[in-house]
Amino acid sequence: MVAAGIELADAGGLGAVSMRAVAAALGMAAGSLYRQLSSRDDLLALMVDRCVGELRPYPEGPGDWRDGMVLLARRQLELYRRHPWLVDATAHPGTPGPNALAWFDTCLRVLQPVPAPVTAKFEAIAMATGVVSLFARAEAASGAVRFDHVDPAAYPHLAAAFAAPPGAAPRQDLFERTLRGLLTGLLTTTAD
Amino acid sequence: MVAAGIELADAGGLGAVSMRAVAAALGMAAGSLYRQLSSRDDLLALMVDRCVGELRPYPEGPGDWRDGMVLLARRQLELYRRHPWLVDATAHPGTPGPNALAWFDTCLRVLQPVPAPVTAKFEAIAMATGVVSLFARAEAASGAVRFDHVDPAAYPHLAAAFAAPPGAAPRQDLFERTLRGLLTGLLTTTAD
DNA sequence: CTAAACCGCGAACGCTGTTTGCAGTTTACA
DNA sequence: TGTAAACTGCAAACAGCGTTCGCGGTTTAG
Repeated sequence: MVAAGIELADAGGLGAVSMRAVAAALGMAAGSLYRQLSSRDDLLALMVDRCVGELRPYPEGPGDWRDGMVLLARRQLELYRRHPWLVDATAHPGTPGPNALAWFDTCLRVLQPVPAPVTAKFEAIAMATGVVSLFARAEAASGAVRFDHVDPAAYPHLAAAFAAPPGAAPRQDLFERTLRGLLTGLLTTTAD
Repeated sequence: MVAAGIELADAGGLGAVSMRAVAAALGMAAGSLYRQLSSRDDLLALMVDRCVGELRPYPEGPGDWRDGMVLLARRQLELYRRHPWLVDATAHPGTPGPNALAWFDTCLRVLQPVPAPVTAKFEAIAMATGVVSLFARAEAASGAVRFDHVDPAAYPHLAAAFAAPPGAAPRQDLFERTLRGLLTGLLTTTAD
């Protein structure tokens, strides 16, 4: 049931997950879904938590807590790549499901050796997942923004930027460097 | 017309901006809006760009490009606070409007003294606005996530975190520190 | 064997964005 | 000034959405 919803979402995005579509995929009527679900948001929450379950088994590397968090974030980013609709579904968070709680618990375990108050760790975890969703969004919307016929008089710097040579390719480790900088900034009293 | 839409969105979120509601606010019929608009997304784009126009006049401070970008980002965050629905409306970007182009142009002007390829500057600007929307989302969803009755056996670290004293208050300059770290990381060859 | 619980169905309700003929009014041109 | 074209807003309709409800049929428990 949630599997059918995930399949539809993977194929056509969140908008394709209508009650009637899910019911049709299962050979049922639309209203019949409400025997086991209370609402559509309920279904979406179940779909999200099942996908979050795909994060298991949680990776465990040899490095310190920074390496551990980067590893976890990498796995999360791969999940977002596999299910792009997750970025939209988790935009308005609700009560986390069991798999989300387990993920959170694992993050806290990785951060256990860090001598920081729990509120700071919560902040850091939230920011890290935010950065992950940020990169997932950026990847999904790559090339979606179109600049056509920019008026050089009205927007001189923009026009000059387009006239200039494209320059070097973007850095490859942008994700990891952003994340490391954010974590060290949030969880250490003296930077670096 | 877009003013009526913005008023509705400020009051009840993006969902309150239905064609019939906008038309009713103007004393017109729903279909009449399509004389001047091609679709609802069109209206939303116009609303977004009008709000982006509220960013004018663009602030100008005495510091270097880092201070300038932080100032611009602060202004953007204030805008998001004033119109929380902007975060959702700009989630799926389309072709930017004139005010968005002007904003972009201003960012490039601030970054002019930075010796980095234009692609890196584009990346940096995109990431900076992403961080702004991240913080806006975090502020809007503050307290929305509810942890109720966490099972200590299944999630030991989570339960321990809740049992521990809350600790110190969160850092106040989190936004600025995150942004500065991100920008210096993205636009300088040697970190720090 | 009976009674209660559950299941899925189909129709309906109110809402959404969007389209479409149809009048009424304004504008431009001869 | 007369006429034709262009524009404006209206009301109704369409397809789709999430959700509710009453009704038979099936399964389970006592």
